[in-house]
Amino acid sequence: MQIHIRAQDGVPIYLQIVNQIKYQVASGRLKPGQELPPIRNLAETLVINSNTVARAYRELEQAGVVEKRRTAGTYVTDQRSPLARRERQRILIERIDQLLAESRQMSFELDEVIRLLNVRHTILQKSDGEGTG
Amino acid sequence: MQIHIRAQDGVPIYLQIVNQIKYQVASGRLKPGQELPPIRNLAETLVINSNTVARAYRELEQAGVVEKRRTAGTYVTDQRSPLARRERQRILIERIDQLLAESRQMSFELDEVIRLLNVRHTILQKSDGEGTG
DNA sequence: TGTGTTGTACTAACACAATAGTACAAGATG
DNA sequence: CATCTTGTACTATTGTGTTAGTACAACACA
Repeated sequence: MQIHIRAQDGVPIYLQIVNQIKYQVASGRLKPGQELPPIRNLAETLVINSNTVARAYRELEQAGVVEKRRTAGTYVTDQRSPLARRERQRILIERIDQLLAESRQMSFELDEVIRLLNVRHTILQKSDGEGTG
Repeated sequence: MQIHIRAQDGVPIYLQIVNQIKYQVASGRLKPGQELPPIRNLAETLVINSNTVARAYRELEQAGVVEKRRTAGTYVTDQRSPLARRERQRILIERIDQLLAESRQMSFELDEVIRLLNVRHTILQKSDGEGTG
């Protein structure tokens, strides 16, 4: 499994791990049921403390991305399962509520928010595919 | 001007001030051109340090909600001005980009995000108007 | 031009989040 | 049952964000 840590980056190490694993699961590079490296291994590879990896795994479990089987390792959750989907939706709704609260504070109408959402989606998708094929 | 600070609340004092002033501007309770209390006054009223209020005002200026005229006080920006609108839109776009990035990580389609946005908007608006008339 | 009021700048104290160090608990495996 | 490997728990250290203390700079206004 490929993880890259940037010390300069203001983003906490454990979050960099979380994000990259999330991304790899979403993109299909990590598949359901696949085992993640043990905490100690990954920590050694990245030359960081085991506890930092442990924290990342804990967050990933909370987010429903992985499951831990106490002494038998950490595995990628099947994202297609209804339970996993429910969990992801719950998180998405939190974000959406935040966005709505903020746009209301800034006196934006729902229509405008949705319009911008479409615009940005198109733009981001375009600039996204350029490098990766 | 009415501001209420909760010490227990995990939210930093300066952010509580920012949020409440933003809200009062959005709701029309603070009108364009209206002068905010001087930093020292508000600090004394809330029994906090002047610097904390100064920081709140700085953030509000950054967000385009108020304008500071060096030694002449702090005033509510005219939100209807094109410049102010542009500024608010810039901030909204940042939030939207974050939401899109996250929903992509969680493998949600744009349609689903927009659908939930509509649903949550309806729900939040309903529970919102109940108390305020 | 002197005085008062405005926001600013710099530093310190404190709290908390992030990370590391180390010891522990529990199940797999022979 | 002994041992290895898994994740966990607790504590210490370090860095950063929040707040406070205090001194400063700039403009209004008499």
